[in-house]
Parts: sequence; structure tokens; C-alpha cells
Amino acid sequence: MEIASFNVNSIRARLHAVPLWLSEAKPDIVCLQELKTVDADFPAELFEELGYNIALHGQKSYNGVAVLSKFPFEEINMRLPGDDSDEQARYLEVVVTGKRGPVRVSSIYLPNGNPAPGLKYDYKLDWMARLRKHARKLLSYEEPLILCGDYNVIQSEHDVHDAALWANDALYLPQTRAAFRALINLGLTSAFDQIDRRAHQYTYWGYQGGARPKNHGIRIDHLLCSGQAIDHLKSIRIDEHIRDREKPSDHVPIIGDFDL
DNA sequence: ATGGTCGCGTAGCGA
Repeated sequence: MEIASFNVNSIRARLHAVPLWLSEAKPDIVCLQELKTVDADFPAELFEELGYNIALHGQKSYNGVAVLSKFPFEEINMRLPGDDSDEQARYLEVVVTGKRGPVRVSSIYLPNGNPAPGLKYDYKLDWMARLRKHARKLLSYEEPLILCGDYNVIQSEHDVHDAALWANDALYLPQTRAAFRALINLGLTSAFDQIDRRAHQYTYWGYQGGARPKNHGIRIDHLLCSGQAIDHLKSIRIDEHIRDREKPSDHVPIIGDFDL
């Protein structure tokens, strides 16, 4: 079972790029982030034609997450618990049945948090605390769990071209990285980090200043796995090449292959 | 260097 995470930066702006990549990579499950559209304007037929079931939590202009799956959904949860007043569509959790039984997969668009300090950074840290609490509950099920998404966290200096340029950014502040480690320390393993120990393997290059040709990227997209999932990880890759195509997202997909 | 990212939605914010 191949499971991918892809922040598309507007699904309507990616009507060519996303189906093209899907037709090549053929992942079984794809977690999408930053749809930037309401459900009614989501191009569902495009993905149904490629054989995917769709779980969708859209939002006007900002945010929006989805899961495309070749397996039928046994369960769909649209919200991250912990704040009923939170209107932002940043979390979508599904359960499918693999060959060994249930597999739980979440699509996560963690808040950016800039500028920091400020209300947006407070929201980011609060959201991370809520995610940690929810992940602790999901881990108690002792089943394959894969939390996919754009975490908007640069874990270390090895995940950025020049860490000094990010020193005061919400993606790299010590408090941000501590909150991410606290999530990992519940017992999650980053699929990429388990297999590929090379530094400077990026998943995002901004549109400005020739960041892609200069390889000034950051690695902020991850598949975080429970023990029951990581024990069945076969391989993982970043499809970096599609960043160089026509009208690309600023992120590229990360795809893990699990024997599940 | 006179410009220099995109996307949404049509000004200015978010990333």
C-alpha cells in the first residue's frame, strides 16, 4: 500500500499537475492539503475517473484537506478534537482496510504560525498541543497509524539550506521544534528519517528568488508512523522532479510504500 | 535593474 502526502497549494490551480502525477505514481492513498476551495468546487470527477474514493473537508480561499483512496473508507473524521470553535479545515482522518486489517491515515495541514510571536503563533502551538493529545489517543489503539501532512516545522539545520535565515521564523523557532519532538516522542517515527539519513532532502521550495534552481528548500512534509505502521515500511521517496514542471505547487509529494 | 512569487478574488492577505 503506497501512501502519499502532497500540499497542492490550490487544487483548482493544479488540475493538470495533480492528475498527471497520480497517473504516473499511482499511489493507493493520497493526503492532500491546501485545497483552497469549497467542497462544491472540488474537481471530484477528475479523481474518481482515476479510481479514487474521496474524503473531503474544503474551505473557501484558505486551508482545505482531502484524502483520495483506492480502498473504501470505513471511517471518516473531519475535525481535530480539542477546540469546537476552530473553523479552519486542517485535519481529516480516515480508516481503510488493508491486507492485515485497519489502517488509519490522517491528512494534516498544520498552521504556518507566522508572524511569531503573535496570535497566529499561539494558534499554531495550541494546534500542535491538540494534535499531540489526539495522536496519543490514536496510538492507544495499537494499530497502523500514518499521520501525513504539511507540518510547517523545520526539524533541524539538516532540513534547510541556511538555518540562520529561518532563525526567527515560526517554522524553526525552538518552541516549534520542541512541540514537534514532543509529538514524535509519543512513539511516532518519521518514515523518511527511518530510511533516508541524507541531509538536505527537501519537500518545499518557495516561488520567490529562484529558490528551486538554487535548491533553497525546506523539509516540512512528513509521514509520521505508529510502530505497527513503521514495522511494515518498505521504502519512501520524495518526488522532487515534479517541482520543475509547468505550474507546480511549491511543495512536492512524499510517498511511503507499506506492506499493509 | 526599470523588477523581483503565487493564489484567491479582484485589494490585500496568507504562505
